[in-house]
Amino acid sequence: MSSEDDDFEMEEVEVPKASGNDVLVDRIPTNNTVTSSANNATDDDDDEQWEEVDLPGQPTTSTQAPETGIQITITDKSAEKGREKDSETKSRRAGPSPEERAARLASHKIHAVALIANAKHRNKLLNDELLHARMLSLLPLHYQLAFSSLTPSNIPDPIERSRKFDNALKRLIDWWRISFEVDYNLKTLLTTPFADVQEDLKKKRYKGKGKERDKGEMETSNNYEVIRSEKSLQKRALQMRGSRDMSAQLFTALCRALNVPARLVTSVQAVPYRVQSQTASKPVISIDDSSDDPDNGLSKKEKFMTWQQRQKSGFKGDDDAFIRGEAVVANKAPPQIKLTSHYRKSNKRRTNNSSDFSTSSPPVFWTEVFSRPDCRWIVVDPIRNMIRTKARNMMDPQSLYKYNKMTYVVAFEEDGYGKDVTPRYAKQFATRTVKQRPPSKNFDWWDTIVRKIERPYRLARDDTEDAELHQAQFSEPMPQSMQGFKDHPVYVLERHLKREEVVNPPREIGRFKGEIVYPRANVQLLKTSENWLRQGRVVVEGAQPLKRVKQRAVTINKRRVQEAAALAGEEEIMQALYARNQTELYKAPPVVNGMVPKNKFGNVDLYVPSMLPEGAAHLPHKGIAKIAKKLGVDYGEAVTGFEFRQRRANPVISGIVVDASHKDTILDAFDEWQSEQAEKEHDKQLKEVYKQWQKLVQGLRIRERLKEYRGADQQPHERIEEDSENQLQGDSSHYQPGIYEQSLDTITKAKKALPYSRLNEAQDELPTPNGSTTNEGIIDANLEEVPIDDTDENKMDINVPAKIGQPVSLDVLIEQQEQAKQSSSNIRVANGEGYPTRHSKRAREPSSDVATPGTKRVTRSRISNSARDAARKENEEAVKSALGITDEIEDDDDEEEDEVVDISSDE
DNA sequence: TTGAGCCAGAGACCTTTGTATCGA
DNA sequence: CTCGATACTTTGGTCTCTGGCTCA
Repeated sequence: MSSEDDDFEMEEVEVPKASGNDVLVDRIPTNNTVTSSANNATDDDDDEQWEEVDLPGQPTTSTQAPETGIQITITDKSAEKGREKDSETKSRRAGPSPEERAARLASHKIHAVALIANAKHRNKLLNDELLHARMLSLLPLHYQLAFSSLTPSNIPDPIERSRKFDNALKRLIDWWRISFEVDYNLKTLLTTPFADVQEDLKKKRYKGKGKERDKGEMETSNNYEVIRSEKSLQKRALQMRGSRDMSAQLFTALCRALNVPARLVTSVQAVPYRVQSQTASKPVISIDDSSDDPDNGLSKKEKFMTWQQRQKSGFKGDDDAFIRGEAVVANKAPPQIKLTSHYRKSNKRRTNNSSDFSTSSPPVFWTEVFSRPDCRWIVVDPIRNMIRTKARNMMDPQSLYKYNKMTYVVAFEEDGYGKDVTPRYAKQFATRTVKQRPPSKNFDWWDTIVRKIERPYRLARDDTEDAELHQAQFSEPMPQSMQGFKDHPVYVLERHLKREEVVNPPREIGRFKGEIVYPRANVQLLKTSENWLRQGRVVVEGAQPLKRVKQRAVTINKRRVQEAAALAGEEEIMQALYARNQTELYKAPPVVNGMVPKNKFGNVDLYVPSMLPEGAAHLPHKGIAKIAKKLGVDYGEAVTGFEFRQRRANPVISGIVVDASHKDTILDAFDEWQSEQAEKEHDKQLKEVYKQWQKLVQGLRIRERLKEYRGADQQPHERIEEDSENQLQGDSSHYQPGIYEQSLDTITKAKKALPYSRLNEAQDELPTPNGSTTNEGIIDANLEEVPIDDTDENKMDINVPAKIGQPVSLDVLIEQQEQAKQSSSNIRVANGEGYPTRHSKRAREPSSDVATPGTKRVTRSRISNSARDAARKENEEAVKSALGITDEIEDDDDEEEDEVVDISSDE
């Protein structure tokens, strides 16, 4: 990945200025405009602008003051400056934002997984038979024979066999080192700082749109070793030339070709999720120093040349030095790293830092060869002429290698399964390496990844290796720094103990800077006696607290007590803490004579099931206390926890605790009560449904009538009378269920979808059962009088929506109405198969005549004078709520003369 | 160059038993 | 009259972690 980034950076140098401005715009999140000065700026100026604009969380300093660099402003430049300075100082103190933290973490994880997937895939390619064949064809025969002759039948003595295996391997490595030419111009998989990745991503996004794209890809392929298939590998194998990564990969393939089990091992170079401090902040100061640029411009060239020369001339030298066992790190120490520098700088810097990855430095890919005679894995790095059984110091890069960090090391075997072998290679696994990984609170992310790549079954050699790896973790020396002790899995210092932790027993196992080092295993977690009770445990009598801490006053009550104590001049209230082994299981007092023992609050503590008193039963149902009370059974409400509101702890009551003998009685009564409640609820809902439908239909009728009043300049009351008569007559005789439902549904939808002003148009388009009538009549005929049944007889088993705007089966409503009519022994004759009755004049009779006892009838207000006012009011509400009309049609619902006058006067 | 130590900011975590009012 | 639902208020203090910064 990093190498790809490099390529993009290389390309970026040549981007014309105009395009540079596009980038600038693209990179600025705050919609600011770019002044023309940016256009006139030199390349270096451009670079400087870029680096200070918007890398989130990237530390900046006041030396980046806008005088020279920032070209972005809207109106008030000084204000802009001030704002930026503020945010700079703020962000410097505050560190990265939560969003950036999350982004960093996600980037780290995704990158790590992607690199592992890449290694897994590459490992698979290394099994290619043709590749094996080609590599064997290059290898002189006697090397092959050296391995193939190592059979137990040929050499019975395992020690001798082991020795010969080692020798064969050494010779093979020698041959490889001489034969394979490592091309250091080809990039390898090193890590990249987060800020650089962000920059690269932005560049890439920009390039995707620009014309430079093709060129970018070209350059990528020039500098980056693109392996598309086995064939690419075969090609490299025949050339015996490639990157250092390729060397390790092909060597692994060669071992496999020789029938020697070999693993492809990789140190996963994921982008770090932490902000890299210090190194990140210091160079920034120098970046804006104008004297820095010419200097850099020179040194860039020089350093690059040096590197090339070194590469040409120095390869053998390095190699020889390593054969002699000399380290040649010194002259390859990376220069001051400027994480925040712009593209050209970072490019140059990285070019330099690729020297991090010279022959002397630890690789990112290497090989593990399984020695059958020894039954163990041997670490092999042919480039550095290295064969080891323990390779801690050889593979874990020194901290000065900024772009090679050992955090995860994964080894892939021939069968494609991987294994986490980090403990074998990390110099300070527990002290440092583990801490570089994302912290695992609830679940260990890395564990889940490892489980996904691991072999689902185990081989004998796995056990041996696991034991070795486990041992490696504990054979690690004691940390050499204070930080190292923090969160160390084996050691602990008293200063790092948490508030509720104590070392017990305090066995001293060493000293660090005068402080006693204790084993982490002896650290105990303490709790107050109250907290132990929440766990269902009580402190045994006479136990001495292992620690005392200041009491926390969270609730108002506690606070008051503390304040009172402070006023009285008493000492601070301390809380005693106890260890688990100072507690025992809480045993609640048993139930005696059906009486449940309660605490001082009159309820039963039941934080865990084990706290249930003997002979008692817990009935965790809401509302069951009422039943128990009715039955006269002694009970206590069960407190299962607390919730905190307004600085108060409120007990969470879940049901009751009763004598176990009463359990069934209470439960039966509770069931009965519940079904009663359900029925009540159902009835209530039904009522609501009818009410809503009533409102809707009435509202629609009124609307329709209103439309007619307004539409034609006629005597409105006459029209309506006639129309409704006709409609009622005609429609019910032509009722077609499907169409009716559809119509109603459509009205409902139309009402929802259209504002008041457009509703009339919409209704004109509604389908009608026959061309001459409107829907109003139909609906009215069916629904004008809807009985609401308070008795239990007419229950609907369907789930009727209680809100306007949801479709409902009209059939059901009709049926319901029908039943009501029949049960009322009225002369409303059902029209055959339960289809709607025709009711014309009868519907205008006072409702009291029609309604059965226990049945409420909601009617239109075209009724007796006495009922008129009430009905009128109700209809007004219905209209308003159903149609959202508030003013102009308030009095439209009646058909008496005075009402007509009202309307006409309104208009 | 590295790490200790301090500081600041931010987030996690701990805490662990009311009352007045209104409406059904 | 009783019972249940709801509003009230709005929030703290400490610990822990992270990162900046200085200094040895």
